[in-house]
Amino acid sequence: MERYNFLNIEKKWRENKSINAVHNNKSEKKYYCLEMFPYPSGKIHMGHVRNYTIGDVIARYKFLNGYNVLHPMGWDAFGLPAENASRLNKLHPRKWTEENITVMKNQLKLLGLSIDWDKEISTCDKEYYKHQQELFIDFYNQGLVSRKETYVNWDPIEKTVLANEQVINGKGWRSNAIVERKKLSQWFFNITKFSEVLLSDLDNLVGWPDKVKLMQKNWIGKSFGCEMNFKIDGLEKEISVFTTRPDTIFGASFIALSVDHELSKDFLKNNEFLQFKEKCNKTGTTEEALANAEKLGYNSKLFAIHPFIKNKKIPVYFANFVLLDYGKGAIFGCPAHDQRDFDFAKKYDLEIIKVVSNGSSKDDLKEAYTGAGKIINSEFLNGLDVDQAKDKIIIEIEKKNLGEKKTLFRLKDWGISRQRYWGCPIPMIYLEDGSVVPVDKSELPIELPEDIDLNATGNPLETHPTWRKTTQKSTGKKALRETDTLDTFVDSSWYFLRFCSPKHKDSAFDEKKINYWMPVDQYIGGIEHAILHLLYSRFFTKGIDQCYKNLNISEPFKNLFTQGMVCHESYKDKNGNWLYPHEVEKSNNKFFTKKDKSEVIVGPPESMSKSKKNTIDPEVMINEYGADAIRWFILSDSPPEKDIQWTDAGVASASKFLQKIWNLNHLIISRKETKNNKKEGDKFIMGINNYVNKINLSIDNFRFNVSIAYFYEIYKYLKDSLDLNISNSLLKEGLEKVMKILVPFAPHLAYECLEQLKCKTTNIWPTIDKNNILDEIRIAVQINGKTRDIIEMKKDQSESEITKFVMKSSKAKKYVEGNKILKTIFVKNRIINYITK
RNA sequence: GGGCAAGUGGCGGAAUUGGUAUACGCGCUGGUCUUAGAAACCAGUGCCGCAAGGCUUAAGAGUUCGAGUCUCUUCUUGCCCA
Repeated sequence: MERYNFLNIEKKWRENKSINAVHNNKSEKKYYCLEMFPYPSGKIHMGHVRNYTIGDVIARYKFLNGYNVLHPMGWDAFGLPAENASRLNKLHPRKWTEENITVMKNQLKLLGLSIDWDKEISTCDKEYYKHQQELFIDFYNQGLVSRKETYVNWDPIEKTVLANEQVINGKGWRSNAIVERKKLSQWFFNITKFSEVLLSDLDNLVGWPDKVKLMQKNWIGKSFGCEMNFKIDGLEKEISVFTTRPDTIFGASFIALSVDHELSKDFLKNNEFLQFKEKCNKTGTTEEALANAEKLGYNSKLFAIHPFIKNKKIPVYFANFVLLDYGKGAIFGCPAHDQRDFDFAKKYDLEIIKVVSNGSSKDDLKEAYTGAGKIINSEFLNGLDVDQAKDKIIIEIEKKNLGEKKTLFRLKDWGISRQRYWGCPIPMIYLEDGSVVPVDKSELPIELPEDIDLNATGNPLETHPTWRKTTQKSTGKKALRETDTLDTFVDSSWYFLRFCSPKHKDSAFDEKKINYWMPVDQYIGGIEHAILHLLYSRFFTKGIDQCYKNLNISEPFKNLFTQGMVCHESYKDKNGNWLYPHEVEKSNNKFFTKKDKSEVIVGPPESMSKSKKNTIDPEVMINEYGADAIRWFILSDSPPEKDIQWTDAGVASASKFLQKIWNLNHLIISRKETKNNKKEGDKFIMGINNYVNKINLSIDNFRFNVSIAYFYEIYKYLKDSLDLNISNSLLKEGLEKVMKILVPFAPHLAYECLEQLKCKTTNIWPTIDKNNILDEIRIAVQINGKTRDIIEMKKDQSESEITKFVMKSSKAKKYVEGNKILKTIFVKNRIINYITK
């Protein structure tokens, strides 16, 4: 007998298209299985292997069960790394990206994935981004796009805008210059128009993990509060503040304004203020940076009049921790019950008045008290709980016309302008009269120029000699193009729609196809996209639904699965340099370098990353063990939602087991026909059916590690059956069922075995009669809740039959003898429990 | 600081959702085969105990005939938000 030659056999089945394209069932039942498409960074990594293997199991399983399956793949191909690589290698971003796609596509094919490559798309392809520009204009016409001034991270040396990840410890990643905040006019999607529905529709997503829904809910961050106005002493102006804690109004001891607040205009000639403002601009833009920064203020010398306490005036400050885009850019500070206000008050020696009782009689606080309690020191609010006080004070505020109740969302509009070359151009033009309008749709796509120099400073689209210059089609007026490109999150916010009709020319998609395929039945990807990508995709789906009257879509992903990461130990030599796993060897439970045999320091398993060199190259592994073994291992060792640790021993054992299956298949095929004992034969088939049922359940529940464990049991079961009086043709019948359910996990091996078994119905999942499942049951016999014996019985035996058996021939008998049975608890097919005295 | 998960052998993990705790794999131990090693195959493997038996799901309490699973307290770890 030959050893299983995975190289030849995997190649053979890889080239068999009828096996690998799972899309062509002529069925009414559709199933859209989608994994998050990759960024073409160079090579696939183990995270991809895990993601796409999980997806492939589902896609194949549904196909074999008769569904019409859509299982496409594409490339999230715009993005910053292409520009960086291009600067290093003098390779055009397009060229670099296309080369990476070629490499990665071949690697994915090695894995034996049932992907319909005819539907491949790439977001940097003008046939894709043309339609994205159309959608942008559609959104613009629907009022879902706006232009606003916001702050960006500005690198003063590179003279460029930096992405958040390019700011390291407040400095530019290349120039090392201190990053400044600079105001730029930018494009936004008005995602906040959908805040309410994005929040409430989460309740309909029953197929999403609660964890992800909760993260989205917190991100959208709906809160109630109120807006209220403070009069300024001696001025005709008012300050409108927003607060979620109106109940603490009697503890207000100052007003804090953003440096960009309207009132700041009166201070623009004041040098001290300008210096303060500049200082504020040097603290980062993230909420976290603001929270951690030292609280700084500039005293305006103005006083606001407290609306509820007679003759009380409180100072007005400009402060670095108040942002213009949150609420109104103004707050009242209640130091006793907000930590930031507390820090600020301590620094500037402001009053700290307790208005919520923390149970302690002492008046001085070491930190702000933000918990629940009864209201004190607050006139008509005294004695109320926080929530009651909120309701009451808002009524008072509205009665006195000081302000009104407001719902506030934490969610902000989505800034989509990027000052980058390698992205989708925004199809807007600037006319000489200052107006900004969309280009005519007939001019799309607005293509990226190819002749650019990424080593020059500034944005290549802006510095390009001719690209900007254009005319408005309808009027012939001179115009300049927008030089910002779209955030790459836009590209991935609708690709799942394009997959439904990837070659459709006239518009972004064929509406009939969308109505057939959408929503995605199963979406699979990493938890790191739990918030932004998924939220943006939900927004886009709702936006598109609003633009296209014939469409009926509201949520993109019916079921969501987030898989865990692939981890590996990390290794360092004695000098502290990271080492790749293939540079070290194990001996006596210690690790040494292969080079000079010096001892290696082993770090704990962590997510694979290039910087720590704890990566394993999937292609190397596939060449060594075969794709089936890699798939097998990555499914077997941990539940798919948890992190998995890559181990050599694990892959080796996967490979050995597949070899055993091959051997067993060969053994059964080459055996002579034997006589069949009907009783044993029937029982054998029932046992196989039992396992088919278990595999069905474990796949349905995404318990692939459990599926794999069952295959080990099935192997043992088949092997033990060889010694029974079961005819070989019946064994083959059972084996055939096993090979069919093996297909989603190890497709190459399973199809080869099925071919050798001369199976005629390869692509049909075995159906099982629920009445034809093994009916021998093990029942636990308990005395006073302690298990004393386990008895094998036929299914569905009654309490009295079991008791008869127990009292006659069970080990448990002796625990009952001489005692009275007071009560019996009986659960059919599971347990019988005698309560004795 | 707030929110959410999770904690089961030497390790990865299973447990039909309140009903046989430790499936399956790795590792380890012994054996068969072999000149030897590897591979393969067979057997064993939670802890205490010669055994009968007792104990065991981070720790402690509670509900229950029965708790890994439910409730409370504590500890630890991870993730998200700040």
